[in-house]
Amino acid sequence: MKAPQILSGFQDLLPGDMIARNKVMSMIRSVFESHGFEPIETPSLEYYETLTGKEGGESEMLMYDFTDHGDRHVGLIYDLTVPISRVMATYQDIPKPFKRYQIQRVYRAERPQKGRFREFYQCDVDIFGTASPLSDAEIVSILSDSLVGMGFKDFNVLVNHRGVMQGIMRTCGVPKETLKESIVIVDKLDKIGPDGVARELEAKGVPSAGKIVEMISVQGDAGVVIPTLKGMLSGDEEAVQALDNIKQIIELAGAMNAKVKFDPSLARGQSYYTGPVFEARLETPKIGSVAGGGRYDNLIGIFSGNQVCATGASLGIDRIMAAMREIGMISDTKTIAKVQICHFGEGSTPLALECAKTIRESGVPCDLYCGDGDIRKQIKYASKKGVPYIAIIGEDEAKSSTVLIKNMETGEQEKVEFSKLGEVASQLA
RNA sequence: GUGGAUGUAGCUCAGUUGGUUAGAGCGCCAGUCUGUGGAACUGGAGGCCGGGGGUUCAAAUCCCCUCAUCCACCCCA
Repeated sequence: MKAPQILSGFQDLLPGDMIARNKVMSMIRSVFESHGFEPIETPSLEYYETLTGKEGGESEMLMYDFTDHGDRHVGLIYDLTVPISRVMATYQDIPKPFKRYQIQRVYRAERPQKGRFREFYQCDVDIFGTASPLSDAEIVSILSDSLVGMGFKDFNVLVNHRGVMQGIMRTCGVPKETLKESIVIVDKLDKIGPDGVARELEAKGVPSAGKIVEMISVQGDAGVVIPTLKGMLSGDEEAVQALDNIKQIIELAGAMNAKVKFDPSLARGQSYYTGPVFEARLETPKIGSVAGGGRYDNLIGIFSGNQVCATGASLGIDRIMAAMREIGMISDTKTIAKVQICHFGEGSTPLALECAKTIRESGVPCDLYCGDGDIRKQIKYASKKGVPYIAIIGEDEAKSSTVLIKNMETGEQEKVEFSKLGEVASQLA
């Protein structure tokens, strides 16, 4: 019998994977909720027309779509932004600003590659219904807090503004036709360096590539960098306003203790961003971008016709987990159980059941061995699963109302009176 | 969508210039050890050598096609 193969780009999450993932997700959740964001969930399947929205084009390429048994043309969600737009159009009485987070699987029919799947979790956090810089600052702050909450220390939340990027392009005389590609190139600054950017820009025939590189390479404290750029872009009203906006966001986020930094080279690919854009980058380990977002004031309204301002970000759970694994922030625990009860011999079952109950009541996850195997087999099983402690209950223990607690790592074992089991068990958690 | 690579056991891979019944390690199952795991030993299951076509007396091996997977680009989480 040949084992059926798994679809490319999809993955099995075995206990070890799920335990780590659940841990990361619950940390993220608790940060989000501590900031007052509400959880929501929406269907994985939507009408195809809903998902293509009014823009169509690009989204069709990466979407899984098919006809269901009722002959409806449906598609799997490929992000959480389109569904939330539908929700905002449907439930217009939701009090605004509306702060919600949503962690769900989404699907993209793209070619998979390292760290990128066709089915993956997306974790979105957004604020709807306000254009206040405070809302942008709150998103920046929550990205920062989330990473801190997960235990990262060396990272930055980078902030830029589309107005700044466009101002730079305008000032340098980049024509409209090459604007989009130029921005994509500029965004690669940290990957290919200033020379690389200049080279690629020149290859595209972009004028004054050197000047662009000079402007986007400005680094340092926002208090210095922003005035510098303001000087360079003084002729561009929109860019100057954008810089003021960034200044406010950075100050507000900074006041909330966010690790925030202005980076004029940050672009973010999504064309729907209308204002500030964000990106969280890990420096240690050097994984790069683990979250991205920005303000998108024109997207949410596509289903209702009313403009609904929005700002938010999306965390890449898989990349975050990869990073945590790399620097040993996640232990590779393969089991939830802290104790496994091994029982055998005459009259041991009733005591085993009592023990399981007691240990569970003391709040410790306890696995009662439920196969038939001798003591050796049961211990082997515990060992293989990586359960840290076992409780041995045989004939002798049953007679004397005791339990043998064994530490699987050290091999030490201790005889415990059943009456004291609860107390001892709670130490094992 | 573009470019590159690879398909042999559940997994990682050997398999010589084409030559009999295709191998190893790990894993899996069973057994030895009869109240103590990670070990050892013994035995066992498991492969149309990705699929199709061609060359040849003879193909896992050479040629063509196809499918699948992986990596990079594009784009993004």
